[in-house]
Amino acid sequence: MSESCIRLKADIGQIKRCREKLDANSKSFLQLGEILSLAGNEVRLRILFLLEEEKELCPCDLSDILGMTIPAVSQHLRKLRAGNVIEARKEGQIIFYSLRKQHLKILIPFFKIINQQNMATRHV
Amino acid sequence: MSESCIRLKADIGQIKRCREKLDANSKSFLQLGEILSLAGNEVRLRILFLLEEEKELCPCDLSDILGMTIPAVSQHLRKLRAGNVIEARKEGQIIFYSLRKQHLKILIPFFKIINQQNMATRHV
DNA sequence: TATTTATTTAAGCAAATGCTTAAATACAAA
DNA sequence: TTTGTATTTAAGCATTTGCTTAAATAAATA
Repeated sequence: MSESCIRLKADIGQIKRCREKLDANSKSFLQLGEILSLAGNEVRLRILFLLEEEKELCPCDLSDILGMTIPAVSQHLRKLRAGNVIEARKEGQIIFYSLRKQHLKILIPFFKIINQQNMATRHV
Repeated sequence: MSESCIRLKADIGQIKRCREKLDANSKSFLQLGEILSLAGNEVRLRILFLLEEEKELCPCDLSDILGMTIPAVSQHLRKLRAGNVIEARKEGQIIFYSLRKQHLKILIPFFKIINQQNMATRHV
């Protein structure tokens, strides 16, 4: 691992402190990393944004809006659901998806950024 | 595309409105999506967190702290740099990486969440 | 009951990701 | 100028990702 650089200058205390910080937060990195990787896909980011704006949408609507296949949308929804970011409500044969409260704290800043950037570019 | 579901119930107005919102924000989705996908990798999330805490670190330190190969670290740093999330400062043969101000607004909430969760789990 | 509609699941595949090892660069010091 | 140190780059490879198409479920309707 650390065979290829020797460093007389390395701050041993700093290294140790950093390792401890990572250890103490390992769970956070796992959880937050998962949500960010879910939101870090443009299609899924669009889906999340749309769910925030419209409260709930079905796979069919999303397929229409995003201009992509229903199975493609469905597979993104499955991932978001597995990550507890969205939830499903069944009404007859239609399934409505919506954002879960649980992780909304992380997502809301993203929506703010998106809307702010839109405001910023609108009056150029 | 939308061949497989017909929907008598579809709200045409809603579909149109959603498409327009996506169009208006297409640049945001691209830019934010890129940063989120960068931060959505556990190793890179750790690197970003460490840079926030320590101001600057070299690949060699990061390799030591993260317990991974220098080339592996270097390739993550390259991605972060290409995304304008971090910048490099050269001091002799050592290269110090640090967070760029430009995208800090997006990252800071992440660091807060990480630190808050640590606080929350500490007194259980 | 048979058929249509909305959705999911599965299999297949090309592209992207993230590591490994080895070679190349850049700077420092002997 | 030669040697050593820090870093990057490149090539190779296994895994993951995200689509496609086709088949399977589930509910509504004829």
